[in-house]
Order: sequence, then C-alpha cells, then structure tokens
Amino acid sequence: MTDLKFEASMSEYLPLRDVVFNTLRQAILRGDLKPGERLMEISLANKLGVSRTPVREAIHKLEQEGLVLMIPRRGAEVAQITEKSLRDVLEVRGALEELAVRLACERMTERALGELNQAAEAFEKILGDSDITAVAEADVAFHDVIYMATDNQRLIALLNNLREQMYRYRVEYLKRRECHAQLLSEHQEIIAAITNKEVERAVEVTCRHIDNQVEAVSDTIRQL
Amino acid sequence: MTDLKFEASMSEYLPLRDVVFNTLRQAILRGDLKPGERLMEISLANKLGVSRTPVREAIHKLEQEGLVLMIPRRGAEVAQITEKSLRDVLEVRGALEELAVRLACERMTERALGELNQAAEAFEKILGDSDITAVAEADVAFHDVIYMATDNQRLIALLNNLREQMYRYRVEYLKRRECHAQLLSEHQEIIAAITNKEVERAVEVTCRHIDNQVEAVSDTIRQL
DNA sequence: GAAACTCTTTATTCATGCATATTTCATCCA
DNA sequence: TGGATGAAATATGCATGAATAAAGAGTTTC
Repeated sequence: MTDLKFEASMSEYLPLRDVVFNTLRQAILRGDLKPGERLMEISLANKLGVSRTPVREAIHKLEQEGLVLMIPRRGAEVAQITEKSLRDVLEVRGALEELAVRLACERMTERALGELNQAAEAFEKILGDSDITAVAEADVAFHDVIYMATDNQRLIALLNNLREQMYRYRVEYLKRRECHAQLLSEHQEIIAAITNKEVERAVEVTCRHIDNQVEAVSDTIRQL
Repeated sequence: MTDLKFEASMSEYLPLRDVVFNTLRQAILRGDLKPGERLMEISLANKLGVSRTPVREAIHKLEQEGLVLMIPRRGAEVAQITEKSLRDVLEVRGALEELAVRLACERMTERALGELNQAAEAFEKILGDSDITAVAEADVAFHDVIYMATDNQRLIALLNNLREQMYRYRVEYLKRRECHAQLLSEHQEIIAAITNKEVERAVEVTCRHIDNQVEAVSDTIRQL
C-alpha cells in the first residue's frame, strides 16, 4: 500500500528541464511567444524562477521538435511557419496518417474499436460547446486511438510531433463552425471503414480529412 | 579576399556540443559503444577532454535521435535495437521513402537527374572495392540525390534520421556480396522510372528495395 | 552626411561546484 | 545462508562563474 503510494508520488516527478520545456512549448503553441521572438536564457530563467541550465536544455529540445530555430553563438527564436514549411510538414503528415490508418485496419483490437466509437461520440457531444480548445482536444483524442492501434511507437511519436507543428493554426481552422459537421461525418466514415477492414476506403477518407485541413490552414497563414 | 577567408574559417566553427555529439554518434553507429552500455557524463567528459556540459547536451540530442535511452536521475544508455523497434522504424521509413520517390518524380530537375546518374555510376564503380564503408556511403549518396529532389526539408531530415537508426546493421547486410548486383539493378530501375515519370513503377521498385533490406537486417538481428 | 572603427554591453558557451537521488557493498539479524 | 538495513560512493540535476563572440552605441574621419 505504502509502496503503491510511493510509486505514484515518484511518477509525478518531472525533471525541471521538462517542466520548462512544457511551459515554453505551451507558450509557443498558444501564441504567447510569437514567431521570430527571441528566447533568451537569462530572461526566461528569471521569469520562470529557475537557473539558466534547465532553460537551455528545454530550448534545445524545442529546437529538435522544430518549434524554435537556433543559430550558434546567437541564440534561439520561435520558428517562423511559412507556407512552404507548412506544406513540407503536411506532405509528411499525410503519408504517415495513411500508414497509420492502414496499420490500424490491420491491427485494431475489439477493445480499441470500442474506444474509437467512444471518442467519436465524445467529439460529437463537445462540438456543441463554445470552447474551441475542448473541440481540438477531443479531435486529438479520437486520432490518438487510431495512432495507438498501429502498435508502432516510432510512428506515434512522429505523428504527435507533426500534429503539434500545426497546432497554432489548427485552432483557427476549428473556429469555422461550418466545418464541424464535415469533420464529424469524416470521423464516422473512418470508423466504418476500419470496422469493416476496408483499407482503401479508410485511406481515402483520411487523406481527404488531411487535405481539408491543408486548405484551411493555408488560408489562415496567408491572412497573417 | 580576406572576407572570403574569414567566412570560410567561420563556417568551420562547430559548437563543442556538436563535436561531442558527432563523436558519440559515430561511436554508437560503428559499434564502439554497444547497446545497453551506459553513457556516463564524467567518464565521457574525461575521455574527450571537455567538461560535463557539452557531453550532457550531446547525450540529450542523441536521445531525441533515438540512439540512446535516458532514464531520469539514472542516466543514459545506448538504445537496444529489438526486432520490434526495427520493424517500427522500417514501417515508417517505407512510407516516407515512397513519399520521397513520388515527390522526386514530380519535382526532379534535369540537373538533379544528371547527379542521380552520376551517383549510380559512382556506386557501380565502388561495388568492386573491398571497402564496405565506401559502398554504404555511395549508396547513401545515391539516395540523397532523390531526397534532395523532394524539396522537402522536413522529409529529408526524417529520412536521414531513420536511415541512421539502421546503419549498424546495414553494413552487415552489404557484406553479402550476392546482394550487390540486385542493388545496382534496382538503382538503375529507379532512375529509369523517375526519368520517365512512371510514378507507380518507381514506388514499386523503391518498396521492393526497402523490403529486401528488412529481410536481411532482420536476419542479422536474430543472429545476435 | 555617411561610412568605418572602437568601446561597451549583452548573451551564449563551456567549466565547475553543490545538493540530492540512486546504487552498491558491507554488516547485521532471522 | 538469505534477506534486510544502513552507510559510503557515485552520478545526475541544477546553479553559477568565467571567457568569448556578437550586437549596438557613440565617436571619428573622409
């Protein structure tokens, strides 16, 4: 009993560098730190009440994630997202989403299929809400079930990362309520295809699902 | 004149953390550091004649690349490559190679096509050599031309990373001389397909090209 | 008035110190 | 003898100091 409690309290531990990493990541994705803005170790360390070391390590991690750009001996800044860089991300993401849904068709368990239906229902419920962030999270949860079903850790990690790259603009996309019905019907179509193991149909819907976002997010970027 | 020289000497500059990173990466890929072996900051720092800081930063970078596994408050060790983790990498790599060759068909310039032919010729010349490392590098160079033609930086970075994951076992594969002729003919078939913009044929050959490696590398791993 | 040069300021890079968590090994008890 | 307990050793995590390179301001010169 005490052991379990101990285990639990241990699992709560996060290195300070990861706390800082999450904080900065959120700040970038929420737009509090804008593209081009410089990330200075000392100033951030003071703001966050830690030393320069964990800030430094967090910035390096953000660089590898593609959220910040580092120039040696000059420092780091929040990465600009150009239409080109977004196209690059989405091309890769499209290919990997296709792979994911193929593998999901092949490997999805009954249990996971249940979760997928639940996630779709939860998404439908939340669509009515005014809170866009909640909608985005429900959508993420839905796709996470598919990702998990692939049973491919490397693929899951990459997809999570690529999804993150567009998060800033995705919220803008979801603000257009007229897309919501389409999103929902695509989700249901994906479920149907996976349930019946209709691989090609699942792939086709998924690609359409992604392409819609490409259009919308590209529009959003042009408006900046 | 002095300006040019100055520029040149500047471009030679590499942060110490990157030097250490490259050193450790090479050591892992060459097998000097074996899977499971612990990477200790102090001992590595002493061996390399630097302080713990750049070693620490290099290890973090290696973790993000997937070459080492870190456990908080315990340290880092060289990542084990299991058959499962290799399958994961190769599934992703297959999808991305397919994307790459599709994009290459679409976007390859005349100039790049010339380079591709050159690379294939260079590969053929080197096949005769006894130096396996040279063969591997020529093969890398060939595929790099295709990668570059995609004009997608994100894709290029990912493919380079995935290729690296298998480098240790790839060398074993190339030691089997009976595969060499097949490799060469596949290269030529890929060139022909890209030249004639026969996308589906190019994809088919590329997938076969990858699958052959899956087989061979899996065999190699089982023998460990 | 503009360009160039220098001096100052600022931030990164790398080194090192200190505290703490983990591991190991020896000792003790059942 | 086997397992548990505890103390010493060791390594990581975080903080901070010292050195260097880059950016900026102000002055000088053409």
